[in-house]
Amino acid sequence: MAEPGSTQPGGGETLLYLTDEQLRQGIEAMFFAYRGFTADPDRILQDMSYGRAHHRALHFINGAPGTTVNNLLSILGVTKQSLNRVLRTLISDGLVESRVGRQDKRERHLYLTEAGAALEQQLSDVQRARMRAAYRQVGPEAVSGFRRVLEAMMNPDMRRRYQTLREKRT
Amino acid sequence: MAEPGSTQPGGGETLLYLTDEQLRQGIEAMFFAYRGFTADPDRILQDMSYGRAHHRALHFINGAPGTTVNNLLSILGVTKQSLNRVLRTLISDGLVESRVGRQDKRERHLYLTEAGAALEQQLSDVQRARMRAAYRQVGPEAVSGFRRVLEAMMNPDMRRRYQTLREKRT
DNA sequence: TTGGAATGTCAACAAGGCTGACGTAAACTG
DNA sequence: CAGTTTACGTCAGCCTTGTTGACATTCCAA
Repeated sequence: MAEPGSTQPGGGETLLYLTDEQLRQGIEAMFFAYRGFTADPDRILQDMSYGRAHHRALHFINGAPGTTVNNLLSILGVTKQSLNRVLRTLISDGLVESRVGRQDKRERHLYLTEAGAALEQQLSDVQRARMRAAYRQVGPEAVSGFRRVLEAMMNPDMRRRYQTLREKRT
Repeated sequence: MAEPGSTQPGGGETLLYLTDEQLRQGIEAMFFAYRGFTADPDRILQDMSYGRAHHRALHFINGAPGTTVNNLLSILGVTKQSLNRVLRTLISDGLVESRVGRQDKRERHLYLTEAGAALEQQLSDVQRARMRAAYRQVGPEAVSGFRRVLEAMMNPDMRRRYQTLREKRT
């Protein structure tokens, strides 16, 4: 009952890494690693009645200052109502500033305030620290493979967004 | 204001992969990739009023038949109330069977029924299909790097659990 | 000027986390 | 044997973060 394309042990000589068992291990690794990945920021956020959703908003506003709500919406992949709830608290808490667009006044451009940038930095620091430790431990070759697998695993539209974000910053 | 240990561009000759920008890209890649990673099973689960929590329970019961509630609890890292809600629906829907322990009658050992195994297979199939496509696209070297970074990113206790699960199956 | 796009807001709801409290049965321990 | 601990289940209530649907406003563009 294995799905089409599945590879059983002994199926191919150089394809042992495509075994169902290997894939299963990869799935579990993603599950456990993502928990580690979010653990440190989550701990900080908990102390200030914010959640992961706030972190994500801060992260992407920081990376693309002046982004519009709609743009952020499509990056985060949530509904505007869901995002709006998060933005509302961030704005009223003085972490995010929302400026009416100059050309198109319907749009709101989002910026981090000093306080917002400070929190983003704090969250980013602990998350990067874990990432850096992992990267350093395994070396550049492994990191390159890591990045390539992740990219191949994204939905095509998300991969395009991801690549666009990267290019804008370099 | 960079945290201790951060690496700026030009800081070290062979350490360019530890740049804050590189780490930031890794963080975003994890975010986007995890969305892709869960997208296919989520779509199936939606049609049957189940969620990701049910998938996780099915996955780990399938991988370790006869596991106890406590063991599952510590793997999933949730509270017993949270897990119990999920298990209750899976049991009453006839996807999971709970048997009282033979040695220790306080324990409940969990097994997938035929129906449960069928659903697990269906969910696993689509998730592995994406994984396999990604793996095949990048090759075994990259996959090895991927796995090593993920493992290095886990919390130590989760890494131990992950390795134990692997060993039990091989 | 009218249609549609971008935004915001209200209401209601669900999944899936959490804490705290309580009960029961079984096992362990002094 | 008595008392404590362990494993599990459950009730109640709360939070975050996601969802839909409906509706108002503003304003660009045809």
